[in-house]
Amino acid sequence: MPKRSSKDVPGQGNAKKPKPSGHWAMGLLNTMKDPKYIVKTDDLVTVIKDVYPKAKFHFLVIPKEDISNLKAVTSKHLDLLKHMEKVGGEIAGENKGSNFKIGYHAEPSMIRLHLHVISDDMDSVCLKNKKHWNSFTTDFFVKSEEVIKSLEDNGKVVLPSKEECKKFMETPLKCHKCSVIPKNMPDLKKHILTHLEK
DNA sequence: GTTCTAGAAC
DNA sequence: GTTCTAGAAC
Repeated sequence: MPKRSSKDVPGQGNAKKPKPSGHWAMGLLNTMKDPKYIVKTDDLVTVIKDVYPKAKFHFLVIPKEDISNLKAVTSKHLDLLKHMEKVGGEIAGENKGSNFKIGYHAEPSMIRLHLHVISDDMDSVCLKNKKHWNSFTTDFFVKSEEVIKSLEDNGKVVLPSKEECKKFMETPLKCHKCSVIPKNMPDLKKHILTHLEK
């Protein structure tokens, strides 16, 4: 039996309703139109800077086609996903001196498929809590190449379950570059500075 | 996604 | 008393 949510509206069957355009989950669609954040575009994608970057460099490659998330991705999108990864690799290549990770969040908060292209320093004032950290340093972060492989092998994108995602987010803090276990977020943020190039 | 803040942790 | 985390936001 499905759990009843406080958002359920009696007598309306609780069909999926589109979110109002002012809702925070629609934020990416607005940012895509803001020249201040647009890095580049082509026929298929828009590349923007993340409004709240979680590292020194943090870009998002977003398809112009209205694809809400990975669950809506099918084999017909294979070429698009390959193109997104290629564009992401190009953006990364334009910022030599940093190593990049290119992938998707298993359970994104924002509407519209978006590929993260993020430098691995994780040094940013916007990275504030455990959820931020674990969303990029555990398997909650699914590499683009794995998403593409999954689509090729299975005809759809196989993702971690809701329970697995919850476990990823509850993973104790750990440095992504060494074996250090920080005691809390401020400690972790200080520690990662020791891995920066001098 | 972020902001705010109560109460836990120190 | 201050720092830090984690859950609500109508």
